[in-house]
Amino acid sequence: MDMEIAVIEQRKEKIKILRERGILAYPNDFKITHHIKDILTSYGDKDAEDLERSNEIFYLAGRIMALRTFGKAAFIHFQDATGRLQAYFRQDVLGKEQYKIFKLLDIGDIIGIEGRLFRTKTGELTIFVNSFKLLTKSLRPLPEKYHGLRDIETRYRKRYLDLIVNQGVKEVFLNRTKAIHYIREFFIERDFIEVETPIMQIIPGGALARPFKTYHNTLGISLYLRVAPELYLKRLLVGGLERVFELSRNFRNEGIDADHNPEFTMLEFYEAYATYEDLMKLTEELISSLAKNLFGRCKISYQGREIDLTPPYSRIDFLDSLLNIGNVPEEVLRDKEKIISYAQALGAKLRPGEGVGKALAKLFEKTVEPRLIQPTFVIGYPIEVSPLARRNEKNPEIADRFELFIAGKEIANGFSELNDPEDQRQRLEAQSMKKLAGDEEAHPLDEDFITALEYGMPPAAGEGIGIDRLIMILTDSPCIRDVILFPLLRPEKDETTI
RNA sequence: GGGCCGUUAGCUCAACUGGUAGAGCAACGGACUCUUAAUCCGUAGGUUGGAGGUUCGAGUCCUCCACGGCCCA
Repeated sequence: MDMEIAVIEQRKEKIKILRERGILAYPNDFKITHHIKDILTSYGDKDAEDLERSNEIFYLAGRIMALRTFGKAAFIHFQDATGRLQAYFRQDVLGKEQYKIFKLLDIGDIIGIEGRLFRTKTGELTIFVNSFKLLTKSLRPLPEKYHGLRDIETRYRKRYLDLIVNQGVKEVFLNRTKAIHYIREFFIERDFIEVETPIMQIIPGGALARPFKTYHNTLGISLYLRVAPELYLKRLLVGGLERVFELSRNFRNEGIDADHNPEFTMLEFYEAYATYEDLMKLTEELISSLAKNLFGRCKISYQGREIDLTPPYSRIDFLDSLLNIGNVPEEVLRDKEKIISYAQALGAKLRPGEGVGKALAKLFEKTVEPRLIQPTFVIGYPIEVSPLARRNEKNPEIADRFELFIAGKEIANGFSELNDPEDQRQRLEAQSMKKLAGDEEAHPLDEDFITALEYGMPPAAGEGIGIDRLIMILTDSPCIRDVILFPLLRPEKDETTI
């Protein structure tokens, strides 16, 4: 700590010296003509003579990342949002006074540079500095140049340092941005309209999950952060918007692990007159074209395993998967009592009100899910765990629903929508009973939603895709916190200074 | 919630069974006009996450706490 304070003091002293020479530490009057990436793409393959001849002047700006000074000359590496470039400073070019000022610069400072390009003896494209300007003085020492910032906790807490210092982190988030942009385009092209529905909700529906609770002072009412936008998007189907999507944050009051952050990004979309079968096709198209758009191919590597996102994805029945992938004995699956005791024997805890459907879902999570490495649609989910999905016409015990798994993770959940208001009421009433029995994740009964259905919602199918998990797979990230810029962490000390 | 592991200089890491806390980078001073983990000489930098305890003596052993990681639930 003393060391850091000493550095800060030294640098403040440098600012003082600069001020005495009439130089500001934080000016904002430098305009750039190029980014480093422009330079690298336009001049990366030009040889020394070409560069000599062109003699073009460039104005660049960036943060000093490495500093190698000699008596009367110096090399630095500096980086901007787009890349990293070497710059060459010479006393005989800058003059003694300017060179003295250069010597007051530190790693971490942001500077503007004016100069022309050349190649060094070793062939590295370098900007020969004619003049420079300090743009921002950095007071704190950056993490080490070679090993970077390794400490996982610090990387999450001080993501700005992680972004400055660790190559690859920026790339993950740029890919995240590109993916989200692509997804928007994908749906807009298919005549879906993007909508925004309430994040603060009176009745938190649309998923089986515990919500965060908050309070509106003026209205004097409790509100919940949404666990899903589903019920509002379906109201829009009732309203005649036939294709809608929403891409934004959901909040679930549950534990944190490699695949869960309390706030996460979800894509939900609804299409009138489509079925869950249509959406499986659409999902294959979305994910495979997304991979192609980002990487130019459908085969990707995730944590050392090759994953092929080329359609079609395999489809497996829920119960078959328990039998054949999860190795659950057939006689267990035939007997409701045995299903429950078998699930409990495997360590699944069933809460009050949770029945066979939930036991099956937990069995699936334990025995099947981690084994679904290649993209796989699981279909034929029990009705009990699908209170908003359309009942299968041949088998009323199962829903017309699928979930998509990749790399052992649940990525998407879609179904033909239940639009029979009476069936919906009965199912939500059954959920309410569970809630009364103590199941905190049971779905609440939203009367206005039922009312909307009573006006008539067109037959439709809808789906949710977990964007963070999809990005994890696409960027080969082992943990959801690696694809969320500021993941939730417990405060270090008492950070609450409200 | 349970188990295991981690927390040492700004950063990355050392310190055998308890015996004076070290190195590299970064910093500071000096030399150096094509370096790139620049090099060379020198200097400074620590309440070993926090609080107790055992001991002549604790970074190291014990207890509790905080934060994080992994696994399980």
